[in-house]
Amino acid sequence: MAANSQFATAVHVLTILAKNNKERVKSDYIAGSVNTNPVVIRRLLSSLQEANLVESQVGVAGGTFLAKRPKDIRLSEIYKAVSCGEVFALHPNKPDENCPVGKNIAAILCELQKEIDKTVEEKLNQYTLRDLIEKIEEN
Amino acid sequence: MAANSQFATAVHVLTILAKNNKERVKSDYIAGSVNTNPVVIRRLLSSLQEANLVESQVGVAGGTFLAKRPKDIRLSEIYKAVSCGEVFALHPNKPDENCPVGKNIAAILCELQKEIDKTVEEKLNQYTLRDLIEKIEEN
DNA sequence: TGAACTGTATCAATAAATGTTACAAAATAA
DNA sequence: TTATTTTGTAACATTTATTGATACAGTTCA
Repeated sequence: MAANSQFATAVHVLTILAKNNKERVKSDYIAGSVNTNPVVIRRLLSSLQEANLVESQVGVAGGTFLAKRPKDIRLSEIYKAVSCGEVFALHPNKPDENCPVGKNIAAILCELQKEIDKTVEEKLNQYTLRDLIEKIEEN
Repeated sequence: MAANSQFATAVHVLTILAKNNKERVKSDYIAGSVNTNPVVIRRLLSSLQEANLVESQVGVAGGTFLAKRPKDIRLSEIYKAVSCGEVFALHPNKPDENCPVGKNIAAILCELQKEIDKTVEEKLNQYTLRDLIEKIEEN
């Protein structure tokens, strides 16, 4: 499949919204910057709205704007809003129950998976959207 | 696509090899425990062999065994041997160069991506295969 | 009332991963 | 030396996650 790039796209979209302050931005405009279809953007905005990161207005002169200030949006919130949150996947098939290893490995891997995911989340929690915007402006 | 479960499978496979000490284990047997096709296992073993984690012998009475002791195999080595090593993907399409955000976002995201990947690797470096095996035996 | 939006359902296209088949090459044992 | 067993790998099929596209109902506002 295509690799999941929703987190990267979400950061891009939120940065655009931040730059436009409290103005309503149209999905068409955002799609132009991201270079994709407006529906893809609206779908993503839907997830971000559910996480209370953005607000949208329908109708003429509608569009989307940030629901919080960039300094109050942590990257971990963005990550949680759009990802399934798993760094590596578990086996697609159930291991053989008759094998002593197969029988017990799944639980151990699941535990490890959670620990790694938590590590990523903690790291992303150290940055806010404002931190990223400042880096962009340094260029 | 199907989610990449190679790391989880690799850990499973290496645990089986560890349990069988220095005996040669056949891909058919491993495939039984993992519940997949032997060729999938041989393909994975090929990557692990390249990373010097296992050795294989072809022919009658052939099979695979660990190239190092479990306490000398760090989970980070396994991860590097089988993954592309990216927690989240960048945009599939190139952002619009005319947009001030689109123009600069890729570099920032790439930097962030590397930092997150490094965080995961460091965490996985804290554990050895033996640590996992001990956990399994506690059950 | 008409125009310009979002929201969302549905389907098509793409791409990555796994699963399968086939067979050459190697090792061993009889 | 021949038959057997096993790895290694190429080639292709299948599955599934993601993105992209089309269509249209529902809102808002002039």
